[in-house]
Amino acid sequence: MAKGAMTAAQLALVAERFKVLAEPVRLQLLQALMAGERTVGELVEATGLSQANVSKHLQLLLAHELVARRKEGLFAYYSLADESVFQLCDLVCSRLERATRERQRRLARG
Amino acid sequence: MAKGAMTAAQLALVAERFKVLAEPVRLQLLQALMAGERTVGELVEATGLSQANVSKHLQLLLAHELVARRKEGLFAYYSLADESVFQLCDLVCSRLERATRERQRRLARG
DNA sequence: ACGCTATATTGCCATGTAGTTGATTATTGA
DNA sequence: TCAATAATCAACTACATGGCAATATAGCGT
Repeated sequence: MAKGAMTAAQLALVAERFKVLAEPVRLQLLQALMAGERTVGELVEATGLSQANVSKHLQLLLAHELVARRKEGLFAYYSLADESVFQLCDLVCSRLERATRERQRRLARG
Repeated sequence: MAKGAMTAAQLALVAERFKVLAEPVRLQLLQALMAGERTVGELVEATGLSQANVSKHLQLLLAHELVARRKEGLFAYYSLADESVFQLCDLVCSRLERATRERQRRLARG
């Protein structure tokens, strides 16, 4: 990665990737896949979302190569295709936790 | 970070953070601040965006504590308040580059 | 061929938000 | 106090997209 400036095109690509991840439902699906590959039906059951909704989100994740698809008979098995997603989540999560801690500390002091 | 499952609330927070970053203009503003604090006017000039537009995006970044604000006379000086953003961008960027490389290699082979 | 099941797709509606324009609030200097 | 500049706010339009309902597609068994 260039330490200096990213081009507008690069920024657009990065923003696009962030946008894919900026949806709780999609994060939920990715998380559900952490345990291994799952069929659409299993993901529907795991998340409580409608089948059409799950399918649509999976299409988007697939288009961005965040998941992979394997068809077998009637079933479509989805699996993770990009482990880096969880590094991103961890980074955000730990940063949010730190912010919360500091907010509380500030509150405690006055 | 918990290795296991994140709660729905945690996922929502993480998704919200991603959403803030899922806008090229905001990434551009953050990048412009890498060199040091800047006034709104300077950011307007650096980005070519309208002043109102820049100001609105800065408000959002400020609300999410990605930037800090210092008022001095007529000017409002904005600066970075969360360096982790660039770690996120770097992760995404390197992942995208790798994907592009692999795509090209696949294309070359057939 | 037919029905049955799993998945995908399409059309629609509601919501969210980026961007513009115009008004409004500070702050400085004359 | 008045004018000029910097920044924010408010109202609006245009567009993208999440979710639902209904329909379509595809593979299996009979």
